[in-house]
Amino acid sequence: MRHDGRLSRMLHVLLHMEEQKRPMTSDEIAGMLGTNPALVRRTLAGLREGGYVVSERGHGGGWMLGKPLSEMTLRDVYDAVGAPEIFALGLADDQPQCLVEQAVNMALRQSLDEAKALLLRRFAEIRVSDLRDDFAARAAALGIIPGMSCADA
Amino acid sequence: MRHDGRLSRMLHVLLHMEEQKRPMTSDEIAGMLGTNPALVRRTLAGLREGGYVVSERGHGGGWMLGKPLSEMTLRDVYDAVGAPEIFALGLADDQPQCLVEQAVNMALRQSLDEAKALLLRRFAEIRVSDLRDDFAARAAALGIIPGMSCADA
DNA sequence: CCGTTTCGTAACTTATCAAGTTTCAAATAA
DNA sequence: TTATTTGAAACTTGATAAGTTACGAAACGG
Repeated sequence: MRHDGRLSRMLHVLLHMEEQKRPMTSDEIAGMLGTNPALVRRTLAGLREGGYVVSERGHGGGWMLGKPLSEMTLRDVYDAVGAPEIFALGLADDQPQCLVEQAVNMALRQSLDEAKALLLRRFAEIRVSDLRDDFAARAAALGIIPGMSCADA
Repeated sequence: MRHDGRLSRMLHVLLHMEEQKRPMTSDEIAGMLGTNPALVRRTLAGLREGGYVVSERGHGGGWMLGKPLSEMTLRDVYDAVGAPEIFALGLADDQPQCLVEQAVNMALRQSLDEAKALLLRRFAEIRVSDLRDDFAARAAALGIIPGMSCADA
């Protein structure tokens, strides 16, 4: 099955965005993610609606944080990118009136719902700034000076 | 993302299989699932390897349980259908050497792993026969006589 | 033996949707 | 006005479970 990498990618972008004082263009970000600017704009649009980033058009424009990383949880970002389907496992719906299928789906749904609740609870506990802190700690342990660049733009 | 309905479907099949004394043909099962026999054979092949079902060729052949439903857990069936990918959420791997991406993925992976562990633990706790029992209880509550047919073949 | 049933399996097509792409209009600043 | 940059629509691509087609092999009945 195909994977949905929007949450992962947007977190990556947010962390890099924090270091930059100036706005980052969709082009720069696309280069960072190995993709193209239209996709970046499409995905960041969701974050803009939540106020997590702001965008400006024209010369000198681009994307900047709309609030501190300490005020966003992974859950917030997950919701902002459209709360994508979490599971690749699905329930059959071939025979909706079949009591057997209903029993199977009910049991599976219960387990899946528990797992989903746990996951979203964890996401809600983690601030995006925690990732930055973890990163900084690991970088320090490796003896790496700050400036956490990618194969940056 | 596409859903993987193999676990759900095979549980459905196993429960129906228990009621039948005679072998069920791939054709019958396909009719029950609203699909075709080749797909049924392909998917049941995994269950056969685990000994959960047995197949016989030729006239009067088909598929039958290889062991009682009380000796199979949802986890067993999940593994038997190939332990499909559980999550639709994926981790980016565009910049594997980027410490930021690593920090993001590490955090996401930890939460996903916890959720996966919980799910598989639940699956391991539920016997396939429990589903049949739940079903029977619900059917009784609804005043339905046994014989838990689908839009059966 | 022969014909029918049924599984075994390989090879191919389809459906789905995030990802990727192309393109142009609109807005902003120099 | 010209270059830059987002906004957004419309389209193609890629991955893969599902679905399909086809045929060989095995088992049984007559």
